[in-house]
Amino acid sequence: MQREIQIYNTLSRTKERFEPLNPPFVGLYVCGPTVYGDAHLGHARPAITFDLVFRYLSHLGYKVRYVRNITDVGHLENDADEGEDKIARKARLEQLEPMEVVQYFTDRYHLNMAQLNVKSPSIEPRASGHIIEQIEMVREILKAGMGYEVNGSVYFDVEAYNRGHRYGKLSGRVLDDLLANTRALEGQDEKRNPFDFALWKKAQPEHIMRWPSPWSEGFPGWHLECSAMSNRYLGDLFDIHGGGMDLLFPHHEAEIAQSCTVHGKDPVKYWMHNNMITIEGQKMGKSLGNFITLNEFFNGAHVRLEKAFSPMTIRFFILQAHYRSTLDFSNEALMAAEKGLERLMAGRKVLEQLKPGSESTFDVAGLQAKCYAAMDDDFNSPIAIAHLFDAVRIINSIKDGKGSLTATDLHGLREWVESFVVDILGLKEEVGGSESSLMSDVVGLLIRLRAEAKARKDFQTADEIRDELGKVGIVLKDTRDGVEWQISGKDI
RNA sequence: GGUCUCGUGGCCGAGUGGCUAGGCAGCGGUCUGCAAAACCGCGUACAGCGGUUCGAAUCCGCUCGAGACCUCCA
Repeated sequence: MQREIQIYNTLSRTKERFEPLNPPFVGLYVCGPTVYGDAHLGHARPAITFDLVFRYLSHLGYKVRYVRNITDVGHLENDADEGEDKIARKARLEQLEPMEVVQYFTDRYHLNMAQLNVKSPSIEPRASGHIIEQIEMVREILKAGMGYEVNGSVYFDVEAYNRGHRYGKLSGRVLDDLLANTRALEGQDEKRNPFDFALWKKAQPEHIMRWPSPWSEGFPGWHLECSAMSNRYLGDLFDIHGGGMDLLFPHHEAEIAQSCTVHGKDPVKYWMHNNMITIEGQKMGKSLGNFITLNEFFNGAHVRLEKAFSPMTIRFFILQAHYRSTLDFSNEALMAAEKGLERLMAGRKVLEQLKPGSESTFDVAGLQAKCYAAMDDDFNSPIAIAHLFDAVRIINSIKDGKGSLTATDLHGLREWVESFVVDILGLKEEVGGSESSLMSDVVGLLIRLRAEAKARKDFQTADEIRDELGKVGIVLKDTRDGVEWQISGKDI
């Protein structure tokens, strides 16, 4: 916890030294998914990015309260049926109660996150469970003169707010520019200005998700839930707020305006934004229809996929790029990640078996220090991974007898590699499990048969055993120390 | 149109004034009955043009190209 961490703060557009408000406690809020469809690769990015932040800060000894919401109050579609939101629409199409849709996709989201080895947040609040808090905020905003009611709906008065604050400070926007450039959309005649946003919307007759309020039967504006829930669980001012770059404006800008109005101060010290995942250079997104769901990656059932990719491959692929860079999807890139991950995990296993030597021919401590330094520098996982690959090379060299480590260094190396691979990067073995001992016995038998064949120079049989095993995904390797085997396919 | 970001070797992807990124693929070698794995070695990459500098992929300007946000979006 004595380390100096640098975090890139969107608010200042620079890296800043991380100083928690109340060490050792850290408050972390991240915008979660709207549960009206299966999570796609884009959803995996913030989940894994902030899982890494959560894990690293925890590893260093911080007591992190990580809040990631579930948006289960659908916001309005901009074009489709007036007064209908995404969740309600899905519910109508499938003849379900909206909360059935929410439950179904929430469960599937949780399953995907578990597959990706993303830790559960400390608190996972739902927007629908915090309607009272949101109504209370609307009341406060009206009282402060920053909102106005029209026909049962309440809007935030951006112009009024901007007189005492700077609306646009996070996204770098200037209100006059917004005024000149915002497109005029249909059905927004209730607003005084096009950039005003809804705090409370009166429900149309056909709108099934609705709650009573002082203004109308309706539902809260989308931006309000994060303000209400982050405040409830993390207070008026907390350390880190995360989310995708596409939420920067207007969502996070609106959050600041709402919280500032009600609590009199900026709600967040460090704003972190992960970049987008692209496909052929274009953002992967629902509205563009070019997304691939996580389930499709895991089973290979999508025309753009040449094969299935395991959850750990996806996780590793994302961690191999810095979170503030765009990351371009391609089969080739995924396959490279798969092979790289295999190499890293294999190295970790070899490490378990290494024997200490009388002297150290590698600088383990130095490498470890560089690895930590990489993470301290705005969570630079790709650099940390590069150093881990250096460690893998050292490990394999020692196994080949081309160097050695003292017992102390070997112990240090094991501790470091385990912490990084397992605790911080959150990578885990994907094969094996309960059948593994049975599998060992069977493969062991075949290995013995093959050894006998080789002993009588029957290489045809020996090769046949190895090739046939290879076909079902079991790879045999004749090493100096005997035969090793592993399951190569991730498609099983 | 406004605001902003990016353009790195066959692919992905770090870095950022002088010092090896890394992974995958490829080539050569060691080892091996063969193969695989592993290890060793190899590629004179920083969109283009100009400028600043002793020195730039890294700073500045221009040009070209790509993308994000401005509307729901991770």
